Amino acid sequence: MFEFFAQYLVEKGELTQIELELIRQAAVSKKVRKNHYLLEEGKVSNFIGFVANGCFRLFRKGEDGQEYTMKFAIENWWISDFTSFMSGEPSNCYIEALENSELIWFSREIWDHLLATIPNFKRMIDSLTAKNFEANQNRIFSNISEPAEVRYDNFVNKYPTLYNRIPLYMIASFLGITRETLSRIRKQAAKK
Amino acid sequence: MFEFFAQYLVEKGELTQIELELIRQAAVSKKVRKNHYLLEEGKVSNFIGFVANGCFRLFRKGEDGQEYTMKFAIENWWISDFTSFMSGEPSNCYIEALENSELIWFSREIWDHLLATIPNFKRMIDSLTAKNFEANQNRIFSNISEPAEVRYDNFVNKYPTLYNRIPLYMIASFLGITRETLSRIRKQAAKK
DNA sequence: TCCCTTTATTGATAATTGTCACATTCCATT
DNA sequence: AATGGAATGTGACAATTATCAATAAAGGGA
Repeated sequence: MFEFFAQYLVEKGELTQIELELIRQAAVSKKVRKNHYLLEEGKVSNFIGFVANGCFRLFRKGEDGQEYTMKFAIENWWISDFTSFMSGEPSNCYIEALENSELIWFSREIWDHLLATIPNFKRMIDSLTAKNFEANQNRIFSNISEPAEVRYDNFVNKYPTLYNRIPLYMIASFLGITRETLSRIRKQAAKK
Repeated sequence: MFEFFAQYLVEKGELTQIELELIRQAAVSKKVRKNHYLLEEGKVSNFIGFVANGCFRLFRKGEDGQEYTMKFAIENWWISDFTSFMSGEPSNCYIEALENSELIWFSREIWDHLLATIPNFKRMIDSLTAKNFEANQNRIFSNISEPAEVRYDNFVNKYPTLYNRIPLYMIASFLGITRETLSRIRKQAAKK
């Protein structure tokens, strides 16, 4: 299980064997069963998880009671409510396992310690944080500038391994449209 | 001019006089005239600016050639294309002065040096970065979960000093609607 | 396999938003 | 104060999307 993560660390972060060993000792394996929650609204997101296996979604509940998907995470992605993690304030998000999943799990204390003691790890995470920021910017731009059909096309192209693994109504809420509209967009697209 | 910035640093970052002096020496004052650009698409955002005076907008051009406002910045706000700043890649954004404005301007080299040598400054910036991340999350959530009228109301409540200082069509593009729709939303709201 | 729950599709209709054309208002400059 | 350009408002209509209701399809236990 950890080996999968170790491979990621070597590829992405160019970590040495010694550094890997430090992380291995700090890491906790965690299984989350389908439909169970890793985080619920009101609780502080005191962890960061690396998805070794399975699939998660992070969502918020709107004024209308509906669930709005903020992000998905599959293998090789990191999952947490980073806002709550950074602020230490209670989260307004839920993190739900969409499949039986396995995580490499780090508490806040351990995470901070790893960042402070392993420069290569910190470099890797800083780089990911920058990418994450960029992705958020792009998503905002997409939301304000592109019609729903284009947003869906881009989603499919960007996450080819996601769109046939996740219920469509979650993708719809991620894109900011209703499931019915997504259904019709797909029907249109199929004609072409 | 710098005094305005110094006050901000003391309030937000609790910087000492010695630290202030280091920053003062590193800072460059810069004036940007109304309608002039601080950054244009294709160029690297090699700076971070603190708005001492005036107003800026950061926007991207859509496929349709339209300008979509990604953010505004007035006094006490920071302005840069952080995506390009962090990656070193050419920006896809423009930063335009909406008024005659004054900046405290830091080159990337100086910025990195300040962060590395002044822990209080780094702490302050890290905190702002976290807030910025949170704001982006909230904006995404707003875009996918709230109707235009609510988004506009929230905008007005959140940025009371902004909405009567900036052309409405820029606010419309920030919210992801056309100016005509915003005009009608405002008309509706006025009735209540 | 069958049944039940969840998910997806579809139709009809309403609400929202966009587009285009034009009128009006607001400002900055002379 | 006059003028021209930018910004905003408005009306008519089209396109998009939401809502509601019902059906169909898919998937997961017992």
